[in-house]
Amino acid sequence: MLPTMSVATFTAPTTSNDRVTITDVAREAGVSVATVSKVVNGRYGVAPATTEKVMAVVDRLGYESSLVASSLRRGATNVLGVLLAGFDPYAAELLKGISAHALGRGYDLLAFSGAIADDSTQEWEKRTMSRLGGTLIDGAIILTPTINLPNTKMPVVAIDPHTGHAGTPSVAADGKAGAQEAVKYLADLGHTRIAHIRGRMDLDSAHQREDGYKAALEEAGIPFDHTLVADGGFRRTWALGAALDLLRRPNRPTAIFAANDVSALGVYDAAKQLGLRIPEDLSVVGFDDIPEAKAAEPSLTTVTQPLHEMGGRALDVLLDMLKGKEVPMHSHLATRLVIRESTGPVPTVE
Amino acid sequence: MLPTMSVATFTAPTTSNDRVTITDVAREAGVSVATVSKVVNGRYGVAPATTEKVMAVVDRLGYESSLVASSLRRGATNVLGVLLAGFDPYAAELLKGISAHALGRGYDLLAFSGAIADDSTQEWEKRTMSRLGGTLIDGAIILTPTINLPNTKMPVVAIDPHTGHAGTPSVAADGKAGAQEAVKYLADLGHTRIAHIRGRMDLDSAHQREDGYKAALEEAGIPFDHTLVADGGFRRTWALGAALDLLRRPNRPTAIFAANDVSALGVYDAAKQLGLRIPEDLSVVGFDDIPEAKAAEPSLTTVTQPLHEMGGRALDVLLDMLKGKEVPMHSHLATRLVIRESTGPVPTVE
DNA sequence: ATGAAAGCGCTAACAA
DNA sequence: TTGTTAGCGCTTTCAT
Repeated sequence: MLPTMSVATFTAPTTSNDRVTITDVAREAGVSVATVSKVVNGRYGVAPATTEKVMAVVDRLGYESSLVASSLRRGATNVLGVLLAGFDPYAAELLKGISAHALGRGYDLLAFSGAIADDSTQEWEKRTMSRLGGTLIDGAIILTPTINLPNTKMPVVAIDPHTGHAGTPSVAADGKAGAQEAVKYLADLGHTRIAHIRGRMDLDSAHQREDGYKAALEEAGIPFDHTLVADGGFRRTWALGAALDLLRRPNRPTAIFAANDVSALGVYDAAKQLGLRIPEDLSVVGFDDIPEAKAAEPSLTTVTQPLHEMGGRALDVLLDMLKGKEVPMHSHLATRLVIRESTGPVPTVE
Repeated sequence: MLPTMSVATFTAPTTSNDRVTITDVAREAGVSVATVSKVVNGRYGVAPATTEKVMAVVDRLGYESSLVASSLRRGATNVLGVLLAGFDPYAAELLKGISAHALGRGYDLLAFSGAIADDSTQEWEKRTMSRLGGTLIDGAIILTPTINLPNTKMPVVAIDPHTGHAGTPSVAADGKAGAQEAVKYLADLGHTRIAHIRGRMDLDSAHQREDGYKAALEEAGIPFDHTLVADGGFRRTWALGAALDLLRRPNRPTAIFAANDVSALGVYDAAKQLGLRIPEDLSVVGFDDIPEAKAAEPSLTTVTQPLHEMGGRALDVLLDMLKGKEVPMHSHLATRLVIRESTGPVPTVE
């Protein structure tokens, strides 16, 4: 798929910045900067004639106040920040929910994603928060923080919080109930060797899902076998490796519950490499229900998180905090098992 | 799906901002602000002992320089902006491509979405650009601009540009070829009454797709019927209305080519309302291949745009502009028809 | 009704 | 090697 390009090229002008500043407007209109500021911000105490004159210049020059400068001077910006590690499907869904909810509430939305080399991931949101907070944004929603947030004065709410998220209000899906339902379903299908590929153990959600897995095993009377639990870190490649190990064992599991959909797709990769068919030879269940889950071949049985609602609720909580209201410390939204094609009865022993 | 909440609540502290500034660090370390600045930015000419002393205070206080303040003082920020109307599926895909490509290039990414009431949409990116440009961001990628961009000194590249995108380098999919292939496919299936639901006619892409539609009709020897073309504005609800009109006509079309997938889903809605089966009674083709297209019931035949590559290429172009290199004025990436379940032979006349 | 001046947090000349 | 000073663009007292 080679790109076609038109022949004309473009070179960025190297002349100095031509940004129109408030000073330009003031000079042009023959008034002081203070007056321009008043006009632009609709303050009282400006003669109608002056207002008109200034506005004319503003329009002609296309002046817009610099967010940066006014932000530095004022406290507030009317901008809310969303901090995320990257625009992965999961984050994108959440963002849609947040965005849809923010519409018409008078706030602009700013999604900030760190330029993250894999090793420097640690604590990037702390740095970013400090750099943006108090100046650029009035409040923030943080997706799956890698660290406990510092106690800032700026309102913050976390989605899918870190373990031991001390003082930060958070919004999450009910991971334990969801996982338990999923694994119970596998047990009901007759599976007894059910493996679990865990998520990022620094996150609450990973623990919750593992807890649900264990609870379901116990409920079904299946003894817990720690060798059937492997680490996937919520990543496709890591999950692939973990699944390969699991599936190459002599007495391999007949079902795998992955801690999220991305990991489940890693299991798909492993099955493909080993020539195992899903669901005939191996049942797979994920968690999250990102769009890719439905689109996968075969479509993935998974646990739906109400990502849109979660985003919306996080925004509501943040808005309430901004108003100085009391907000619930932790909100848990219910999950639901979605049965698709990646799960089936236990394969007959060859 | 009612949320469960823990009982504890949280009230945001109302005390004044506790942001640690460079002045705090200077005072604490017993040096001048300038020295702290030099240390933090790794400038030469600071005694090792001083550096150490300052860094200790920085760590203890958790100081991070304010993006806003330093941005105001310096020209550059090492931050690239992506301006979008909202985090719709299409934008999310593009964002993933941009983000994946930006990783490790030394720039942070900032996605800015206006708080857009439907009526004030017009020209929002112009306002946003002015507010952010020159100060907060070093360059920008704009998705489907609603307006011709002002000629700023800041490097900008447009994805899916506005019609008559005069001076701004742009990246787009080859909409005409894609549309032509799609409609030719419908014609080959035997359809002769093929309707088209157009996109936002202020965008180049909408024109290209309509051109492709017409070209395919001509190629197939089907006379163009302007009553079979309706406006959908790239929106699901508008497309729904347009499709209802089209499908209620006495001699209704047997196939509809929608200008994008979202519009195609609007056609699905219409078909459902009217009790028409897809593809038995009506064939539908979309454009874009967002994840929802594959997940739809029935899955949607559509034209794939290489959204990830487009995002990546836009970033490359922007980076080159930042370096002062010459860049191609317009890049077109090839599209491909993906045949799924929403298309079939012409229904036999009842 | 208008403008002069101070200052938000930071960096870059320039002096010391 | 360090500190002093000026100023980025803007808003906000406080005089006039």
